[in-house]
Amino acid sequence: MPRAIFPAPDHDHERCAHAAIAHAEAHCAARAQRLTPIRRHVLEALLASHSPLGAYEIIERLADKSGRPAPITVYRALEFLRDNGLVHRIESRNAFVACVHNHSGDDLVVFLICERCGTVGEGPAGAVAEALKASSRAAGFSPKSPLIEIVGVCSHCRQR
Amino acid sequence: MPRAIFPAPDHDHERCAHAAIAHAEAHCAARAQRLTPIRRHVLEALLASHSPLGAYEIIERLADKSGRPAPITVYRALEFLRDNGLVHRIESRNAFVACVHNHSGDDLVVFLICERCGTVGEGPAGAVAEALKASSRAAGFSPKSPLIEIVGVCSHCRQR
DNA sequence: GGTCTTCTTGCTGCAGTGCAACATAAAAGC
DNA sequence: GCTTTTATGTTGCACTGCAGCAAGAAGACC
Repeated sequence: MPRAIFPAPDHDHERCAHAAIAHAEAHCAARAQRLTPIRRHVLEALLASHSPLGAYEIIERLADKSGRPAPITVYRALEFLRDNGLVHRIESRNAFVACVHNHSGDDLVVFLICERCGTVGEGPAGAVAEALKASSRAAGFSPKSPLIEIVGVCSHCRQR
Repeated sequence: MPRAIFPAPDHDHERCAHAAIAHAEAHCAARAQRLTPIRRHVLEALLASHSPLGAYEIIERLADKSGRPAPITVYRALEFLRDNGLVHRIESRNAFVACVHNHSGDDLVVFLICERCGTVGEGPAGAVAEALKASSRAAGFSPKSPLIEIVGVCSHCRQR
């Protein structure tokens, strides 16, 4: 697992979010997928922070823009974004975060969830993934999509 | 991760379940905790298989015994059982499984979820856990309770 | 342009999840 | 017995997530 998984609270988030949007546009264009206004709005809402948002929180934040969307609308947008690897679901919280790492779809990702500030860091877990796959295969199990979520305290919160 | 994580479909489940109940009784007695009828019923419902059950499925299965319990009743029993390490929650499914490994509370556990038969295998993940902790600490993160759930195909289902 | 197909969104409704707040009953401690 | 703690029952509600159908928008093709 590499260095700067965890976004510093004072990082240039403006740029960070714009880069993610740009990446999403490019990604969708390349696949002939449509990044419609609703989908973009949902992604933007998630990109407003690195904390996971519940579906109904997203609805809340979109309520201003173009009228309050129905839950199903947001869920469909989320489904699209997840299918395209632009958004991840944090299972242990029933919530979603924007992906800012443009990793390839199949990579195992580890989510580090700070219990204080709520920020979610995301990083590849190469060695861990391999160990995990190897040992689960040893148990006769064919792993498909490992899910790893760790709750703890991030470096920035610990310094206080 | 060790050998027989995954319960064979033809294992002596009767004995398996009884052992778990006996362990639960001993465990509660040792801690002066009360394994009340409701709690026991919930545990028994979960022990009826190695597949996770949703809270409302549990309600369904308890409906006969002593009248249909209210959701909150089941949730409270589940909370008790989880606090005592007798039941685990499968986050990715919003469901619960009985623990049959009487491991100590803090051990990292890996859940192997078979997408065909639904059985959940559970095993300690010593090496993986250490790798995970080490590398997340390297990212400045103080991990508390890693959660690992892997969907795949179990050895018994693959043989078909 | 017109038509057809496909994709997206809107709408209604509903089942499952999870718990707060308060009232009551049961067990444990003295 | 009485008090305190602990467990259960009841009501109610907010959140999660999606099915099924209808309407609209975008692309493809002639």
